[in-house]
Amino acid sequence: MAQKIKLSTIAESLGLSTATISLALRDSPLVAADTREKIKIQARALGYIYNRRAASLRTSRSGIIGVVFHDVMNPFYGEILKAIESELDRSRQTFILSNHYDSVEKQRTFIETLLQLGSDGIIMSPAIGTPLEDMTLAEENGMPAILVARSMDGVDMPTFRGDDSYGISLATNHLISLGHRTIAMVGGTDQTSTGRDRYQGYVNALRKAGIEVDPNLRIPGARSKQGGFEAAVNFLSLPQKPTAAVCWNDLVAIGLMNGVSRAGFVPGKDISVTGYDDLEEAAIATPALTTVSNGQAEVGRLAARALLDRLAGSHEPDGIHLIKPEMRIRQSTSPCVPRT
Amino acid sequence: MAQKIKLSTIAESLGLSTATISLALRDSPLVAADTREKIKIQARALGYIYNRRAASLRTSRSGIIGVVFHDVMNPFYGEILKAIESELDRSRQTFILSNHYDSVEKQRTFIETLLQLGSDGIIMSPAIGTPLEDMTLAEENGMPAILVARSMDGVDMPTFRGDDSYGISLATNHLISLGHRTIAMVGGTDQTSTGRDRYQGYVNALRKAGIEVDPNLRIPGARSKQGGFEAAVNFLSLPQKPTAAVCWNDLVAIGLMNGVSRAGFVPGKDISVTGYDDLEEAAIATPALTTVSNGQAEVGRLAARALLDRLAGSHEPDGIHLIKPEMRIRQSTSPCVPRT
DNA sequence: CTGAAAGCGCTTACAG
DNA sequence: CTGAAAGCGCTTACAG
Repeated sequence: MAQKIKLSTIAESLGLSTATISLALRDSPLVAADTREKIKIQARALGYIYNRRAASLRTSRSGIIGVVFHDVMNPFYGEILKAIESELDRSRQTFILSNHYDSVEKQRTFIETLLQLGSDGIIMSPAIGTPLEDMTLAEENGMPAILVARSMDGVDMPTFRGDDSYGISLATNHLISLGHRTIAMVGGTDQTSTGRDRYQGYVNALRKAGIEVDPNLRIPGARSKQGGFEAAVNFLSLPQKPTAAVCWNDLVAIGLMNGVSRAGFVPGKDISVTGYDDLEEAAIATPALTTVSNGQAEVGRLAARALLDRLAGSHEPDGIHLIKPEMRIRQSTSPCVPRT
Repeated sequence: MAQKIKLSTIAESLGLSTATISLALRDSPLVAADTREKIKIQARALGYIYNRRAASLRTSRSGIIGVVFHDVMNPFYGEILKAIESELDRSRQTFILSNHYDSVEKQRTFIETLLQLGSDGIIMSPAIGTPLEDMTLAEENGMPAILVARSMDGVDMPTFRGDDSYGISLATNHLISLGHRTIAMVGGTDQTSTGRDRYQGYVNALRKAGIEVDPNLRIPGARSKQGGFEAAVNFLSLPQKPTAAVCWNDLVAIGLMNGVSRAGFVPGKDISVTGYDDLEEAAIATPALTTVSNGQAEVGRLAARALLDRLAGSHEPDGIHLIKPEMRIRQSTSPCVPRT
């Protein structure tokens, strides 16, 4: 590699000062148009690379946004990330990603790294068990935070997520309208707001329909395809013989469908299954999955937008912004057939 | 937020110099052990946050590694990323991720951003059509590059990927040994080394077995579940009535299985299907997918290791490092049954 | 074992 | 419209 080109290199080669070069490269009207043009040409010719660290040290703006989720390999977060990515791209912000895998330490290490790098803000879906001081660590050090997908009690930072309780009631009501009465709830955990809200929504929908709620019909825990697949055994051996399952998310639903079909049942006919999230693959699962859209693209877009607006000075009101879910009826649900 | 704590704040509060503080916080033996201890306690008490930008401006090491792939939502890249992540984690390096979606411009913008941020290195799976000068842009500016998954002709940077030609021949031979003679190849593109090598491996295996190669049995293009799903129609309408499909990857295979089962065929019985990559979900697909392990974890780990070693000064030899694939036989393949 | 001073490459008042 | 100078917060020779 050749010798490092910096502002002063360009300045000397043109007989100008670094101040002028700096302003010109950032299109400042303070510099005459033709001087600006000449400078830009020279910068390109010399292969100048802007040193963001130096600039950021001076301006205390880094152009970096941190994003921390449970796990991007989960397409639910992947779809949110994609929306964030495209929103940040057009504002020429770079994002730094970390999975926390629900480890509070990994999450804190990441927040500290972001602070060290002078990150301009953070978008996070907090790990299970995150203490309040970790939530405020960012803000207290001048780094605005936005929450997505999960909310936390006692925290009033701006939060964007779906209306879980309402969404799951849509799925439950759909099954009830098909004649199902023994409906299991599969997957999810009470340790997240999402898990609690969805279970509550399911319970409420059953009650409203006058169906007795049997807590043994809840098979909690599963959050992945693998988890749903393994839950099939428990589901099929329930003495109440449920004819339908409301699943915590699409991954669990797809895993469950695979599991019950291994056992010789036909999902969508013998057993009705609903998912949650409407992932891209829900539509091409076999059978195509009846599910609830959860607005991942919307969540990501709005969260990124809110953060960028805040960085630009406008202060969006805090609090939870709920995105309205919608039912997507496909082939994995059908009128109730009693199990034999 | 309180007033910014910096080295000089700590120095003044203890009546020491910033040099001593700086050394102590980095555990230098040049500072007396008890002074070091006292300094660390004070730093924590004051809530000191290390300013990496300032340090990096001085040392020209940033602790940042760039990673650019086609798309992390593809679990193949997701699994590689996960291995890179855990390898970088233990060296306390932060990674910055970007998807290029096979857009050469998006990839170049990202490389330039990394250079501006002073990234220490880059791990990339180059976009289709990447020009040579983009490949060398990083190295010429002092940022070492490592390739994964895809190699590029005429580029002798260190590259880590599976032995595609050998791997696909394992799958093809497996089908041949089950009595299949009319075997289609579904998915992939000639625009990547992976696509070319896998098609070539399939052709070679057929030839070696004395089976005539029919170019019309190739249905190229698909690279996702959606793609495989859509390819099912073409596959089923081939006049040669293939009894088996060698798929370009697991996603295509799973999509294809969904597609053929929508059409009333039973994958794994009527139609044998092989995948490639052995993604986590291959084992829980229905039927469980026969596939070829492609060593994503190994690829990611070795690539990260190689980059870290290079940053530490040792110069790993350039050139392609091939990871040996292995056959994983499951339920999606069975002895040939002629199609009616 | 500790300190004074220079410098990494920018940007930003301030002068002119 | 352009320049001289200070300073962002570190680290690193160099002195003592």
